[in-house]
Amino acid sequence: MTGPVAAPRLDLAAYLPYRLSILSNTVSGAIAAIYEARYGLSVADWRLMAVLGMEPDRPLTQKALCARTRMDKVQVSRAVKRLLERGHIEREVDNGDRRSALLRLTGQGRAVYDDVAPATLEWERELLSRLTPAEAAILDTVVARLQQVADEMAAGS
Amino acid sequence: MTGPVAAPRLDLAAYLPYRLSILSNTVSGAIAAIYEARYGLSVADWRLMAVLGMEPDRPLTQKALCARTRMDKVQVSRAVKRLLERGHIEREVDNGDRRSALLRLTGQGRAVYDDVAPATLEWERELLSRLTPAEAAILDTVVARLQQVADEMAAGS
DNA sequence: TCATAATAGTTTCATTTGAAACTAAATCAA
DNA sequence: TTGATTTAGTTTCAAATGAAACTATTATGA
Repeated sequence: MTGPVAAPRLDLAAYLPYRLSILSNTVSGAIAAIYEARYGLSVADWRLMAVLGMEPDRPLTQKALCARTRMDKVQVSRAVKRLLERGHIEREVDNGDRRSALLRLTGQGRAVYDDVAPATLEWERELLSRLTPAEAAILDTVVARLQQVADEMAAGS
Repeated sequence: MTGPVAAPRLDLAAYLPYRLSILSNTVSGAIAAIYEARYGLSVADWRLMAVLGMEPDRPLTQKALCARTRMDKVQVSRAVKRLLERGHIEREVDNGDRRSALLRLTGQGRAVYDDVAPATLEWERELLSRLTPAEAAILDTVVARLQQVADEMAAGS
């Protein structure tokens, strides 16, 4: 009983990859405004701080930061440099491997983190509060599955 | 019967804005690979072509392209320059307003469009095929609602 | 052990980007 | 009219970015 399907046309406004891109930019931009305005942090800067702030007792190397943020080593190197200059993080040479150093938030960095992190979480909470719990749950599942599939497809499967 | 809610902690891997950003980058990157490899087009280039290809009989000004792609006028100006150089689009001064010109795909540009557009649509179709119809439908609704809310929140409501 | 390769992170250099200044045409107001 | 303002699009210049080369250290292997 299914009739002929309309030939698909490319309509940007309806095209999921485009819509995701716009949505992600809108959301990231709004949140970035919080920490840019308050502390002059870039997205890269804040990502490192977010990861370092998560487990205060586990200092991380730049390599570990690359893995957790999906940033490349040049971006990480530059963000680390900025954060060191501003006193938000500190570095201690890793005695096991003297090429790397372990990075952690300073007291000052933690104060920034403790100010910004709740604000970003509140933004997310507010955003999600406009969905029904069922929608939010499905969104969570679907984003996870899309990421998995997109990774496979990007890898060329 | 609901107990105390765990204090929210910022965990990037679970944080929706971050996940959206990674997902969007993965998807956009994979699709961009199609037209970059085949025709050396950037994301900005392709976005303009996608819009111009949609309604072949309605040539558009750069201003209209800005509105439809959410790109700013400098990005558009540069992409237009590249596309003109490569012969993918052509320009005709608008007699009604001689500051602007109307842009449309050339025959060659249309050939590129007709090659790339189906490939990008197929990518989207393949991605969505991994979701149940119900999930896909909710995704559609939820992305639309999130965009609306994010726009409001970004505007500062 | 000594030479080779691999790894962590940095620097360099060319390209891209963005904000602000600019040009040219159109609109408004007196 | 004509002078001031707005708008469409471009250019300029400084800052951000990315790829490749580089430094320093560690691992491998003959």
